This record gives sequence, C-alpha cells and structure tokens, in this order.
Amino acid sequence: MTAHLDTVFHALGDATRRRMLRDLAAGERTVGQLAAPFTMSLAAASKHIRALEHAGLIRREVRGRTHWCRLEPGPLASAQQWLGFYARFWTSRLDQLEWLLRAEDADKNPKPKGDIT
Amino acid sequence: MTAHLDTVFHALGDATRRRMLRDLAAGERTVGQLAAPFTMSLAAASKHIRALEHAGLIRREVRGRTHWCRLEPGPLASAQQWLGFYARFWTSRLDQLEWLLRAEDADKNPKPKGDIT
DNA sequence: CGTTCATTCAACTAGATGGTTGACAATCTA
DNA sequence: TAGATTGTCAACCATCTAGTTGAATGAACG
Repeated sequence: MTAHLDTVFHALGDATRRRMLRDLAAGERTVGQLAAPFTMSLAAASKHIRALEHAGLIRREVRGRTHWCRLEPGPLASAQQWLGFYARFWTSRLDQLEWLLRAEDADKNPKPKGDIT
Repeated sequence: MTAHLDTVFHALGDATRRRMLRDLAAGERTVGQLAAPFTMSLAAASKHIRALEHAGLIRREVRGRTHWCRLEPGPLASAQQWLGFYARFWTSRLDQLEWLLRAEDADKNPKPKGDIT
C-alpha cells in the first residue's frame, strides 16, 4: 500500500537512521552499537531503531539481554523500484550523484567516537 | 550533502506529493492541475508543491499568471543511487514489490474527480 | 478601469516528531 | 543474592508538519 511507502521514505528521511542502515549493511549490530556514533541518548536512538523496524527496514532478534538488528532489504528494494519509475526522466549526469553519495559518507560525523563501521 | 537527501526523502514520504510527481511524469502541470485530484485546499496543495520544489524534485516556470511545474529528475536519481547501495542485500522476491507499485497506482484516489493523468 | 482568475502569504490549529530524563525490566556475572 | 549491563517505557517539551481560512498579489479579460 501507499502507507507503506510513506513509512519507508519517512524512515529514510533522517540522516541518523540512514547512518544506522549503513552500519547494518556491514553486518549485524546491537542497539548499543548502532547508538554509539551519536551524541543523543540511548532512548532516542532506540526510537530511531524502532522507526526503522516499523518500516520493515530492519529486523530485530533478542539474544539474551542484547537486541541484534539486521538489514531487511525488501522494503528498500520497493523504494528503489518506485524511484526507478522516474529513472526514465533522468537528464543529469551521474558524477554529481556519486558525489552526493560520497558526501553522505564523509560529513555528518557526530560524536567522533571510533569507527564502528 | 546529507541534508539534501533528508529533504528529498522527506518529500517522497508523502502520498500526496508522490501522486503529484506521478502526474508530472506525464508532462507539465499547473499548480491548479496538480491540486485538482485532492480534497485539500489549494493553499495546502501549494505547500506540497513548494516542498517538492525545495527538494529540487520539480522546477517551476511562471508564464503569465499560471505557474507551470515540471519534473526535475536529478534528485530522484540520487535517491535511487543511494538505495542502490543496499540493492546488494536484496533477499526478497520482486513480485511483491511490483504489487506494491501497482497498489500505489490503484488506491489512494482522493476526490475522484476525473483522471488528470 | 474593475473583475475574474491563478496563486501565494499570513495567521492559526491539531497532531506528529525528535529529543530529554528517570524509572523499570530482564539478563548476565561475581 | 547483589550489582552491573542492555534496552525499553512513560512523561514531558520544543519544534515541525499538514491542514485550515481569509486577505493579498498580479495577470488577463471585457
């Protein structure tokens, strides 16, 4: 449904959550690990994670007292599919888009506290 | 920058705005035409259009007293590129994603007032 | 010139969002 | 059992969002 795309895109519309996804792309992470790069409280990070989970972007497995999260790429695929519809209209060069991606990597380093990635 | 992706994804996270993009995919539209399918006030629709414009997803050209909007697919491309990074992790079947896309087409017909598309 | 048309602006409202803190629950460890 | 660790929950707050209405702008028409 349309509501699902709402949730997916909304979840993606936040740099904190995108950074979490990026970390998860490297493998499983606990809630604490996902929260570590940020200055915000653990509770706040926990909410972000719940948003990702609610959007179906990640899955959580509770092992003992720690919650392990992993990427659930299906919804990301749907979002990309949706965007793919508009690919027909691309007029721009890809180099600048590449640059955009790298920029997301480079900046936005909150609380530089060791590379977890 | 990361802030730009924020704006792009946020703009996409609303069914009203996605519907507008879909209409624009068929060609130029005026503000009034874009607003027509919805029950909301023109002012409200105007705000949505401004959001799309601010995200760089559309461009506006004022001809006389009417404002003409057209797709600006560059940013959509960047969003898709961003998602492409996660395509590696796809595990799910595509049929359900196809279904998702068609669903967006089918439902969400607010104020059925003639197909502008 | 005055009116109508296309659209924005300004002020306001209700509800969502993203953050905080402190208390709670559950698990591991000594 | 007691204490530390991992994470959630609940209440609260500031800000943003999406909608409203009514007035304002600016172009076209007669």
